[in-house]
Amino acid sequence: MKFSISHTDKNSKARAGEIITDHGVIQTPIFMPVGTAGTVKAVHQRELKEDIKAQIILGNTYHLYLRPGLEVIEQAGGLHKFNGWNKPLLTDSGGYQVYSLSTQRKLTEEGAKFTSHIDGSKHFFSPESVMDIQRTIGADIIMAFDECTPYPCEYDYAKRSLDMTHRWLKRCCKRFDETEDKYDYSQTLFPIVQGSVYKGLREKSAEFIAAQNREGNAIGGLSVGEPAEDMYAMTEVVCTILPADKPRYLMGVGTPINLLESIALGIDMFDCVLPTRNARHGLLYTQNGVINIKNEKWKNDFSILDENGTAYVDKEYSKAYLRHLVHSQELLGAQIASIHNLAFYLWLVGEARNKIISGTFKEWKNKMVKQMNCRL
RNA sequence: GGGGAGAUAGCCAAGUGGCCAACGGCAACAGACUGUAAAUCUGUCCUCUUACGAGUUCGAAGGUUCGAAUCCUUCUCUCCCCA
Repeated sequence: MKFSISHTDKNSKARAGEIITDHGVIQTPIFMPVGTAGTVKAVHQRELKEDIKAQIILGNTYHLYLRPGLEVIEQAGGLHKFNGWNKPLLTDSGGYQVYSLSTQRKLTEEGAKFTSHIDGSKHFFSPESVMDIQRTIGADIIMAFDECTPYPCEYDYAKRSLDMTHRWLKRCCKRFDETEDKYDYSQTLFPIVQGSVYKGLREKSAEFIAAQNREGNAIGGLSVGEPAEDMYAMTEVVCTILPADKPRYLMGVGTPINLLESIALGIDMFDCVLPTRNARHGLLYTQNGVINIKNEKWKNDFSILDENGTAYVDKEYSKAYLRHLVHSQELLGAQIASIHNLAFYLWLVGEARNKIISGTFKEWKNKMVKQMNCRL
């Protein structure tokens, strides 16, 4: 993997760059659609490429390990071949499931015991096994196994957790470096900064993570319920410490406004389930704010979905029709809304990139934040 | 013509003397969702009120009772079976 920055913004910490992987180039800042189970829910790969213009998507170690299982993925020749996505892929490590499935897992220094949410079977994840699993899944970028702490989180717990995540990271790096690429392209490992909302812990973690000298770095444990100001504050602190010449990935973020504010702080990569999950629930993101397409006021509104939209669905379908589809729980509703939201997210980061390059990012960002901060 | 069953809020449906403004489901209306256990979850849902609370309901009318959706009488309507 190679990363290069072509432009930096004078009025903020925003940068425009390129990540080069064996599966292609990623222009940053970038948003990565979440494809947990090897699919971005309700969206076809062809639509991801041609209409949404996704450059990289996610998969999830925990979910893919449970189903279909490693044997299937290995036989397929890796996740790219299995799901037909021949562009860059990133897998999350299961660290988020340590948080989201906290009721069915037990953490120890050695690793995490999970009770499968699918069939109740018992499984054990260690930093080493998670590296092996991600080697087999074969994403271009793989993530360290960490503990994503909840919010709120006591300082003492956050500190102990952080220390363990750091020890886990050493084990992840060791195992990763001892093992080889399983397929005919290279993989890279990103470590993850933790530390909850404590500035001191975040600084300490960022320094530790930077010292591992990997090809890119991630910030985790945010957007788990803390106020947005805390999230920005932590992001800002960490970004000043993480090396500027490597991509910074803010995990699990966020709303369109979160993206723009974080880009201004020096973030290059994002992923989030909001555009896809909320699409399925009828929420559409636009340049002028959020639309709840299920609301009665759209019942007889036959205007096109989004006059500023870049996706074909934006011009093809009316608000009234999408309202009908979502109301009726028709699959096409989820599909249209997901395509719209993802296309919007990709447009947003692409436009941010253009503005950084043209030197007008800050003003544009402020205007967009103001504009998007309402409900339609 | 004879026999039987039934009418409960937008729909389905429980309730068969007080704990009933009336279980539950659906629909409707609104909200939540941030490295996806999510096509999920939450709230509202007779009228007025932000709420407290007040008012009017269980086919219609009348009656019994301290008290009725629940008991009695008459009426209206619906469904089923037999001729």
